[in-house]
Amino acid sequence: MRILIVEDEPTLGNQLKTTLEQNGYAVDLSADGEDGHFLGSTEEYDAVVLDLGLPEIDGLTVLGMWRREGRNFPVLVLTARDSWSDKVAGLDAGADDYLAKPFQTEELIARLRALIRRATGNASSELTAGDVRLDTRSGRVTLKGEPVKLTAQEYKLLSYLMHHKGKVVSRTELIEHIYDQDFDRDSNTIEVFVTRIRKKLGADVITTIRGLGYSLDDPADQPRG
Amino acid sequence: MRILIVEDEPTLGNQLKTTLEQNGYAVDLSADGEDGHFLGSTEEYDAVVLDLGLPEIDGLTVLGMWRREGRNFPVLVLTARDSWSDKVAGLDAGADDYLAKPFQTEELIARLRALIRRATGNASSELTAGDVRLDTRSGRVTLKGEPVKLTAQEYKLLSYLMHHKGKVVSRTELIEHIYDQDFDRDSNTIEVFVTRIRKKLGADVITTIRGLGYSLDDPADQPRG
DNA sequence: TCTTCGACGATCAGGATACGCATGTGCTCT
DNA sequence: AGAGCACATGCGTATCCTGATCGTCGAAGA
Repeated sequence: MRILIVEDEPTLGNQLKTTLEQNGYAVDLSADGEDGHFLGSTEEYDAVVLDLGLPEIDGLTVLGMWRREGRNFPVLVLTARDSWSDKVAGLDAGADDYLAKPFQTEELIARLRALIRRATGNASSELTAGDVRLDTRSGRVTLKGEPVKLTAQEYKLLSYLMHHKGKVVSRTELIEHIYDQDFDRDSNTIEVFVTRIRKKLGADVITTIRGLGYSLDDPADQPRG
Repeated sequence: MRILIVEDEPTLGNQLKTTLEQNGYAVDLSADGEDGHFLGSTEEYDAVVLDLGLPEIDGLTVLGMWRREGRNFPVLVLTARDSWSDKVAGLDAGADDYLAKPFQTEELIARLRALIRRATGNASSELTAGDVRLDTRSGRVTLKGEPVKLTAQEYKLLSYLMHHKGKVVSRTELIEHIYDQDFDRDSNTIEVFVTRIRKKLGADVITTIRGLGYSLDDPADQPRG
């Protein structure tokens, strides 16, 4: 985990840097807003500790610039000011947390832990196979980046296959997982939807294994022969 | 957005509930740890306000139980105690933010906004999708710069969709996050409000995915995945 | 190796239906 | 009184299932 500290007061800055490094973080230290902004814009950080009272450029301005550039690493704001209106301004400017000086370094560490946990906790549940990409969180399917419109049943079928990528899935297994309890098993709906999916995503995404079922393979997983 | 308040002091609890409801949140109020834990485990909340000093079960214990159950809604912890060691304990137990009593309700609102903003992956308090712009701070909505008047429910619905831009949101998910606990889930209110919003903002802002739900897409996000 | 035949899978189209949309009505809270 | 809301009803249609037909694979025999 990599942290950027933007703090103009050398004593505090170096103390923070040392403490964070002892806690296993990689730390960059910047002493003014301009330099800090440049670092935050060009390097990859997991979190930023930002002092509001900076020379040259104000901390809130730097924060606003980052957010407008699309940088969305978690930012913890430090300030000597203690009025709640300043806190509100900071939070609304895009800060994720706030800490008033003076503070215990233990609290800073704990807050950083919480911020990073939250930022990385949103692991995107994306399934891919070849050019096909399925996002289970958003319920979206794309082919070579282009969004593809699937109906509910088509989506369910594809989703199950992608969750069991590389495995041969029998038709009864598909029926059991796509439909609820009572469903007439003597019908060819599965084949129908396989056909439709193939039409939308290409014939080669789903492989037929005669007498056994279907299988969805990722070309990337096949050590070609 | 739906909030759970766990606060044993009735005066403060009801005051918070009222204030949050006036700010457009659906709010459930629980007076003790056991009940609060049950609600947080079974219902869908976008954020939780948790008082540490509770009868029956301690707030930190409740928080720990939630996290062990895999519940990861943002939690804002309230406490009368002001020592930093308690803050650290709270944050390490899985809290996302901390507020010491007494506090300004404005600050609570601002912090909740920030928590929800981060939890849904949005860096700015201004949400945009195509020509539609929604400012969570002022509660204003504009279409091509022109202000649009939305009713409370219309705003809640649109706000939730914009917080989850690009994701397919089911009708039950919408109901769970827009209304509080006691609400008859068998009605078509969601469809009605979707219709109303489309009339005011244009038919193409909200896409229907049959059998799955609704989705709000930003044309600017379409090129490439 | 080639041919043939049976079995399984793929495809197509029509009807049934569940789904979502729009409008209307009365209730509730300002 | 008015606005906003929940809820009910009727309508149009996308989606789904069904059944029939067509296509394809593979084993077995010549």
